[in-house]
Amino acid sequence: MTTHSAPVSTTENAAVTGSDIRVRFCPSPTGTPHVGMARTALFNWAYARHHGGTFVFRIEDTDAARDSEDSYAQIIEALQWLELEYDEGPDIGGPHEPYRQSQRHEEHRRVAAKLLESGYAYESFSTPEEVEQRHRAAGRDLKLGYDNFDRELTQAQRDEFRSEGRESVLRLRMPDEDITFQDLVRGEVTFKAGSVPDFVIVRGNGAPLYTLVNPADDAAMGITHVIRGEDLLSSTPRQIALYRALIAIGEADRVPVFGHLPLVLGEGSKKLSKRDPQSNLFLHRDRGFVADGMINYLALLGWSIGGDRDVFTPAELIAAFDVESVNPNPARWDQKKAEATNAEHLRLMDTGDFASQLLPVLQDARAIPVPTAMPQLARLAQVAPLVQTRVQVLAEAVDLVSPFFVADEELPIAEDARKQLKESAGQVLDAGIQALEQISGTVGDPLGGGVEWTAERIEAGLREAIVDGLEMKPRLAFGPLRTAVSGQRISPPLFESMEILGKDSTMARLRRLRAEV
RNA sequence: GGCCCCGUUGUGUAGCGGCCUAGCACGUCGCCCUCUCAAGGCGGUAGCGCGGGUUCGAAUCCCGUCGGGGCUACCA
Repeated sequence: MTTHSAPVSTTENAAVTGSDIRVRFCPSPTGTPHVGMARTALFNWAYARHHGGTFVFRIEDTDAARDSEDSYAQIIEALQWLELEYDEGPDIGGPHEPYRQSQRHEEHRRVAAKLLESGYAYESFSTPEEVEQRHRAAGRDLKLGYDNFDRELTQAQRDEFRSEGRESVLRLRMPDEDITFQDLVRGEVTFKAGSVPDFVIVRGNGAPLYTLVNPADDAAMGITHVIRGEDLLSSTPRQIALYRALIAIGEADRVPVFGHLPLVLGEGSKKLSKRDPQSNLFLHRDRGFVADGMINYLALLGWSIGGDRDVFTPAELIAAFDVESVNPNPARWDQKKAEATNAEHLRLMDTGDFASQLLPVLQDARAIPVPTAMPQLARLAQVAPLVQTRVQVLAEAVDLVSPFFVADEELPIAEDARKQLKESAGQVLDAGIQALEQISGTVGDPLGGGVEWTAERIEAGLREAIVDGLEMKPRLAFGPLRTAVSGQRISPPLFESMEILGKDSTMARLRRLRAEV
């Protein structure tokens, strides 16, 4: 058996461009989708689409203890929600099937055997305790990690260990030289020789590890650009060493180009953890982020479309995106900015789209009858433009919209709204009722004589009766009416609301509150 | 500890040696508009971590320093 290190090559990753570009998104199905994960998927997708390349989706389920089918389904759901369409993947197939790592173990074992046979990998019998003991005996820092002890084991020694019933792991022999690569977002990065110990690629029980399987699958799938989080930056020299070995044994034809995206931080400066609710992609979706809004904000985490603008559509993102212009600074998740960005997209939508996005949210909140019939849908279409500029996330629309879908006698009057009613409330309501009585609630005559019950007429009538008639400030004049009609202190514009409600309903609500004050 | 990454207002960024009296957005504060709340308009607030160089000139280049972060598993 030979005992040499992987060769060095300077032309190992000749530039790949345009439609030859192949990137991948390869999450482990553990837990619920994370915003950082979504951002990684987004940048890979945008990079592929910008260059006309291929976006591969692969599942790295090599950790049976933590992986779950549930999580796998959620990742697919997340990609679908954001409309990050992939060209190859576990559920749609492709030329490099299978796309679930757990189904590729035959292949992994074959590659591992070849690595061992060729001397790039070797069997290691040391236990962590033994490594520590040797460090201690030599007066070395315990944190040094594995000491490459088993590198030079003779066949006789290996046989002896085996006869003692010891299990061996497979380790890759790290080359004894600096490893330098050009990172797409950080420029040249060098890891000094000797700073990375030989690492395990196959467990004692024969199960291959991420360290082997990730590069091996990337190689098998012809991945040209690896775009991932900065947390993986320090495993890059190991992977490059492995790629070089794979090239030498004919299992890879290139070392991919790497690009490490900045981390997404939470409040303070710690990495946004899975335990942090803000990291949960679906929590944002369920509060009423729309896909375009989420994508826009996610893209802002480390990238910008230009100096004077930060609202853009996915199509504009694709047109402008390049990993090389990603900023290496870590980015903090800013909930306010995220919601403001979402609000921009809500306002950008045409009213019909906005209404249809709103519908399921209202249904989930039971703010609209389910199933929802035509007349209610028609009413929603009328109400939608009134709330479109008033919410940042869809869920905020529930309180504004629900008064339009309850029976007059069941309209809840909020406590805070009731409390702010002044002495004059009864007087105001009386005047309002009287003024509105004058306006016809019918649709107007069929020959086109005009509708009387319009926001404009309502406003004119009420202003005359209350603002002028009672000499009250508008602010005071309309408060009680708003509370009567919406049950709340804050509502969509009053006169438009009355118009949509219709005269009967409006009058009933006014009289009902009048009776209570 | 070691290795590696990062450092522009509170947050995200623009900036690529003179266009910087540092721009934009969110936030925040104030004003206007106004039936509430928004939206919209106008204005204020606040920043190049620090110290040395290089240069006629530095936020931009170099070095050091300090600070933050990641990794350091038979997890991914």
